Amino acid sequence: MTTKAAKFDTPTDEALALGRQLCFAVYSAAHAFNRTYKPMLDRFGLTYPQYLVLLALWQQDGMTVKRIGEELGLDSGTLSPLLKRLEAAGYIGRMRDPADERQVIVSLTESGRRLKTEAFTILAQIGKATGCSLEEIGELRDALQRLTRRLADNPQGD
Amino acid sequence: MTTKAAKFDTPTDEALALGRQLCFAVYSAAHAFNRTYKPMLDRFGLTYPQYLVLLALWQQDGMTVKRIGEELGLDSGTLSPLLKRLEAAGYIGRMRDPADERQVIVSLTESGRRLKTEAFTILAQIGKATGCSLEEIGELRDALQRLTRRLADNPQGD
DNA sequence: CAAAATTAAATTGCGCGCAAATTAATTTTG
DNA sequence: CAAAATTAATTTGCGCGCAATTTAATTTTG
Repeated sequence: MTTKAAKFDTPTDEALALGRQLCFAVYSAAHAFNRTYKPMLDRFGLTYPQYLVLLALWQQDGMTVKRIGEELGLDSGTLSPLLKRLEAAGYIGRMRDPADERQVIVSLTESGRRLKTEAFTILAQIGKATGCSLEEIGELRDALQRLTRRLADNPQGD
Repeated sequence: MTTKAAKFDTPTDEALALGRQLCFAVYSAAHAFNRTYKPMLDRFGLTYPQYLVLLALWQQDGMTVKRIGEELGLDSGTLSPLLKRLEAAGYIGRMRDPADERQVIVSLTESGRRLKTEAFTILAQIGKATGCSLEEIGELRDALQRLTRRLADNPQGD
């Protein structure tokens, strides 16, 4: 029906196919994770980014907004309203650092600390949903971390 | 200073560390891609999701909104306003399918088709920014596609 | 020490991303 | 064939995510 030469409209056209793009594979996987987490987090009235903040605080309570932002790669424009919602939900408290009133220190409430127990359950469910062995998960995660680092380091700008 | 047993507050505490989470690695990589694409797409007044729609249309012009949604994993609630903005920018046209007035057919304008040339340049820049070989990119992409499929297939719900 | 510069959060505005409700067209069925 | 069900797209509302601006506190410097 078509000749060999007519397979693609331009010589390298296939290179632009969605299925070939690493960025789209990452984009899709991020959405897939979000959708998998959603029903689990809905129970607790949490969104996925809010859950990430709690993960950070379970490791290290009492961080400033800036520090949390560095951990998650988010700025205060994203975190300020998100933290207010976490506070309204009763999982965290926020207070100005008396030693430097510019900073706001974020701390888990008793309710927020209690939630950590549930996180292990969620973790197990997610692990199961990925269908990956711990080894596979580790390798994929490390590869993505290397990729992220290289993309972030790139000074190419515009 | 600390005993062996006191290394972690609970036996499996380290499992919750952000750096250990595959989901967070994916989340961070998605943001890193977005930030890398942004200056390149800003030239053309495009956002990354808008660029994805164009990628889809360059492969197959004249799709319906629903079909585009299937390609990208997005619903009409996301696509409707996005497509209006692409239309306002002059890259696409939208018209009701005369054979089924429920459907809207999305087509590239001449300006939208012209943009395809630039996409090859962007692709090359991104490839460079990842610092990955074509082989590495392919492997990582395939691993992510398998992961996404398994997450999406999972019926676990709540 | 006071003015200028820097820093941390918060705020504003815009574009996703998704759930839920709405509108309009088509298909099913009774 | 008409009522009911289904389907496609739009709209509404909310929470990110980020750029840009604003506010307030601290640090630098002249």
